[in-house]
Amino acid sequence: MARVKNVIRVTVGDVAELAGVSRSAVSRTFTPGAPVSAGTRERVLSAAKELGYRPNALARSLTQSHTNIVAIVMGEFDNPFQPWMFDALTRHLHRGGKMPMLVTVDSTGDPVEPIFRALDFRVDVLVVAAGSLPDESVAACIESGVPVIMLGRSVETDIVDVVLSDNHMAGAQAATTLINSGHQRLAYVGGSENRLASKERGEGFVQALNGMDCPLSQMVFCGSYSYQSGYEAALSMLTLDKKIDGIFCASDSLAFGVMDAVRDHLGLKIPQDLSVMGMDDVPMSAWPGYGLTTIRQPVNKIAEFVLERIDYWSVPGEKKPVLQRIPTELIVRNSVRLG
Amino acid sequence: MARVKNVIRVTVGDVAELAGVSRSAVSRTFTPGAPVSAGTRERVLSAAKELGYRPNALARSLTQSHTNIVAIVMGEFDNPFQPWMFDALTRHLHRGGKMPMLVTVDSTGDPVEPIFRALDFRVDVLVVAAGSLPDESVAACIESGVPVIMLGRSVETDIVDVVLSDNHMAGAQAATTLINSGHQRLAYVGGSENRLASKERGEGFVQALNGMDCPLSQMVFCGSYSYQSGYEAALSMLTLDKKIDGIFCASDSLAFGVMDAVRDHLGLKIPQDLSVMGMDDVPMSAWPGYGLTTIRQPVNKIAEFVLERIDYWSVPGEKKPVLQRIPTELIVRNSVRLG
DNA sequence: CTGAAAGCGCTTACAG
DNA sequence: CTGAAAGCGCTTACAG
Repeated sequence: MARVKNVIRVTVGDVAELAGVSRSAVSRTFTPGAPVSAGTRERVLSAAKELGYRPNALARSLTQSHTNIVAIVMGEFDNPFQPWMFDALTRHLHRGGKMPMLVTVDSTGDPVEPIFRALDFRVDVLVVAAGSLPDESVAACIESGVPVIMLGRSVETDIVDVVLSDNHMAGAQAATTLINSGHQRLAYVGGSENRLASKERGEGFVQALNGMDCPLSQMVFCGSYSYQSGYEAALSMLTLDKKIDGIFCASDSLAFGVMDAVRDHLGLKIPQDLSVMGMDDVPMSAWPGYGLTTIRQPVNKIAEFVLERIDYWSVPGEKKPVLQRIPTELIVRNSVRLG
Repeated sequence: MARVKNVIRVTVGDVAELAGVSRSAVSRTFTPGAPVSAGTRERVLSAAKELGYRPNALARSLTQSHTNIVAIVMGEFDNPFQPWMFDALTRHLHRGGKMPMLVTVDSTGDPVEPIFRALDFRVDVLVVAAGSLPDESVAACIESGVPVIMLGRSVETDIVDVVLSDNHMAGAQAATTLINSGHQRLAYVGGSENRLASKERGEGFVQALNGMDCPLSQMVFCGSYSYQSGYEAALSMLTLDKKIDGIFCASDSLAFGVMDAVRDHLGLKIPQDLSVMGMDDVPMSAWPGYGLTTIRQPVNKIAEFVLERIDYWSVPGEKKPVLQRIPTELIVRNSVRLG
């Protein structure tokens, strides 16, 4: 047996010897679908068990066309939605027998080197949380030659999968909720102006509003989804127009910032004086301190779909990327005044 | 060149051929410290560049005693400290040239299988966020035969590294802060009673209090670090004793729960009527809505130390595990009434 | 169904 | 410093 760092590693050879079969036979019993007679299978299995054998995934990967490693490429966790999405993703990957390898791109560091380092391990797929990533990193992923599943951001090419929440639907859901409960002067607080998601959520909101004869009163893009941005946006927006009675934010963290600014600085009560809606439905939204009525991005459904696509890409043949929109859900809590 | 999934993979052989040298020579120029003449190195490098060659990390790992893969074993993200710590960890790992492979243990799923799956990839080290992990998972890590660096929880054995915040110091810092600003009736809200961290923080708090002739008035362990637990603990605790004027919580999320319960249900003002302190210093603590005075767990220092230990374990020889305590820091904001 | 052989892409002694 | 050879642990055609 191979001796590595004080640990004896059991190999196919050891198991073959103990079971009295060839190494091929051992390999086959650990390869689902490979031909092995019940007898040898049993002897191999018992030998393997006795020795504590598990196939070396590295060696196996070297001869196969896949590694079962999936890279998850992310920016910084500057928004509670990201760890939330990330958590759902890793759980689903595990369920699908994949191991997630994490690539975080630092805004200060090299935007592509970490991606290459993951590629060195021949990851099967790059799952890219593109929303929070520098353009160069996104480009590196697309050009990597490895299947890419892009989350929350559309891209110029049509060679990668794109999965997005149905942002127009989300905007419409927010608009309907606010209008149906009698709000009249509405505003939208977006994140980054040049990100599709923020734009689409705003469009969906405005279009639905227009359809109900209630033009949008104010709209501001604050560059990011952060709490801080929401805080500042609320202050400047409500100073400009004190009659606003409902705000839809493009993310929950923006909404939290808006709520705190409104309560602490403007002395308004939520939802009596002003209603606030968010988008994401991170766990914090349910905290009684916020009780945020929001539009849920169904992270589990997104993760499920990602897993489906990983499986799709893993079988050889002609491949067509897709652009998939995942329906959003209205979650009613206490931050919107009722009728 | 090897053809894999429509992607041409360049190998040492290709580079060797183009550069007109042996494959060994190519390998050596990519091995820091290996003997290569300036001439061949240069020819190899330019050939490699022309071909877009990068060594296959899988193949390389097969012949070396390490893989540069580090497993991070975690429970669920049920507390904002976890993604926060996790983020710091992965960034430092990248800086140290390591790739993090994530292992999440589901409370519903098998507590050990995911760990074995990571071990199949011959990870160099298991970094275990033990605090949030089932005992069986922790045991599996310890028995894995791979170096283990355990975070936030002590263990029975002395064969693994343990790194902990200096919880006694943290408790003392909280006590001093509260006493120096004139508080008189203090309480402690811990997480799980049988977790070292919660116990130590409480001990440090109580001992320091006693040293200042101010016995603790109430102490409750609520089983977890969650917001929800804090919320409920505050309600029951303050119903029992309305004169409490300061609470130290074993985590920020507990503190957020306490604050919201106190403000929403008990109608008390923070910090005028009641002071609240937390521990962790997650980003949310700085949000104006909470403005939590807290004891920081220095995640970057912890991550740095973890990286040091990974390097320590990576060189062969006699190895001694350590138990390291990382000093905590008082962060003053607005949730503690001043003098 | 089974085993011997070749090969995955790399590195490491071993001679020179 | 350099190259030929052997080997890391596995799997995959290929004969049987």
